Amino acid sequence: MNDRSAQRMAMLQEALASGGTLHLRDAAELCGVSEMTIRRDLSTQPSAISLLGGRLVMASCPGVTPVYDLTEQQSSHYQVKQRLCQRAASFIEEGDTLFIDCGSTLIPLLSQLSRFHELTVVTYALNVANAVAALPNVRLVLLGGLFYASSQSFGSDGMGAAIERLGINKALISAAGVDCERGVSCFHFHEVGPKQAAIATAMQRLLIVDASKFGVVRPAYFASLEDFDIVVTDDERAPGLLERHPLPTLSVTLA
Amino acid sequence: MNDRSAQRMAMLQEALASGGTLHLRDAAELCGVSEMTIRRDLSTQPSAISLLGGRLVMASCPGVTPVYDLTEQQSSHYQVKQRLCQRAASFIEEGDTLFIDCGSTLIPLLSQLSRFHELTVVTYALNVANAVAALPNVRLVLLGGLFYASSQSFGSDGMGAAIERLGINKALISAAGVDCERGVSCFHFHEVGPKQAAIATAMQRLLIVDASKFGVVRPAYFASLEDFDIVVTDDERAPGLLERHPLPTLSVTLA
DNA sequence: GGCGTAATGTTAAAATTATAACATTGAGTG
DNA sequence: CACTCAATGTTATAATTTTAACATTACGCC
Repeated sequence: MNDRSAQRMAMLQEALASGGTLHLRDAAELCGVSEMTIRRDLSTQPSAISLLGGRLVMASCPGVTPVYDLTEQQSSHYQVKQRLCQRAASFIEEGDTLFIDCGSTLIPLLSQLSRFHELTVVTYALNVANAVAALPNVRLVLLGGLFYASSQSFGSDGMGAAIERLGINKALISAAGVDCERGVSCFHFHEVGPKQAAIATAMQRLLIVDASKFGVVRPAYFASLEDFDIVVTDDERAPGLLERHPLPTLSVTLA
Repeated sequence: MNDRSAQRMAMLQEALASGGTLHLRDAAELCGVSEMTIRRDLSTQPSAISLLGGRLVMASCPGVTPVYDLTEQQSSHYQVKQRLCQRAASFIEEGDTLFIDCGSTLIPLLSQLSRFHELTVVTYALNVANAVAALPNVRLVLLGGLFYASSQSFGSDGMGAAIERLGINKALISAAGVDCERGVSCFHFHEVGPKQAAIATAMQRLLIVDASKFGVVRPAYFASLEDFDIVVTDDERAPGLLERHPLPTLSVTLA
């Protein structure tokens, strides 16, 4: 980790900032060093730039880890979330207006929306908006405001009211913590307004959480379990959930 | 362009939707075909997926052409825009609250914002928001609404009013057409409201346009040249501009 | 100035990926 | 049922990228 090395990385970072790729050959020329040096820089210094088949690429998309391998991802929590979302998607119907919550849980759901003819998605999360923007069949409504990087979402005073003015059919909510007695919680306070508004206005309310969230409490409560019509989760041992909330008041769906 | 081929592409698109890369080997296995077939699919069908050193990658970032080569880009209009933005950036000061217009013109500007200590960026464009979201030193305010894919931006009734409630320092506006007599125009009508509001409320108004826009008229007029304090452009022959608007009423800056 | 070390450059071999040519399969048609 | 053609698979070869080992340069220090 050299001083010049860092300088070169910064230079390349800037060159790649607006997206695209840069051939190792060109990168070397740009910095006035050999290709080997660029290689060493990249392998030595931790950065958002990675080398893919002789080309430098950067994940300029926020909320997305640089360039990771999907196969790795599938081994961690990704498969669980994908299963949850598959199940959650089965509740979606043609023409629905969906509220999609922020976080990473519901991201795999979005690619499944392409099989519908017409949908509307309402969200306040940048990563959700990005995924939906790529779908030509889905109308996207993004609720803006001040950006909170930690949750890749926006917050503003009037957001709750704005949500309630929309005709939201189904609210798909995720959470960072679910406690059967204390309720459902998330990390950030600015998420409380939109979540509650969506729950209040939607005709059907789904909570999508993987089993690791059960028994966990986070700083901001935003609902109790009874507020949801359907809970989609992946572990039948979700502690005490079925016993406390027998069907049909609360339908628990195991993905 | 086969039916099955399209199906495979959709499958891969889905797998890559949440970002990341997929090895050609894994993609072939996933689809149950040979690697060669995947290769052929990718080269035959137009899609957002591209093959980079044996790995499939997708530009999940909207507003960004799949995976293009920076060297190509630099040869076309990219260098011009980069120069324009460099010049435009010289007007930015520490602590500014900037309104950044939609379009591709101002994208190269955003990577230059990292050298400031503290800034606020107000925008209604998704691609701008994505670029800014990656900058830890810039506060981001996104004005939401219904998404218009063609301009990667949002539109809503109240947006103009919302903009005027913000303390915007400098408005950086781009345009699709500039005619010295008829005024400044853009393609989409939903852009008119935010642009006009930003011009109305900002303390300093910059128009950033490359020379190819001069003498061109687009469907939606939103301002006249006199509304701007500074015009940043790249061609001194920008027809009749200097003659009609001598300094200091309108300062024309050549990048 | 001579020495030592870190950074960089060069080269050759190994691994991987891309391309092209040809073989095989398989569904539709007369 | 044989024929045809498009789709897919296989193989060999070419091009490229990656890795490792070693040569060179540059800079600080005694």
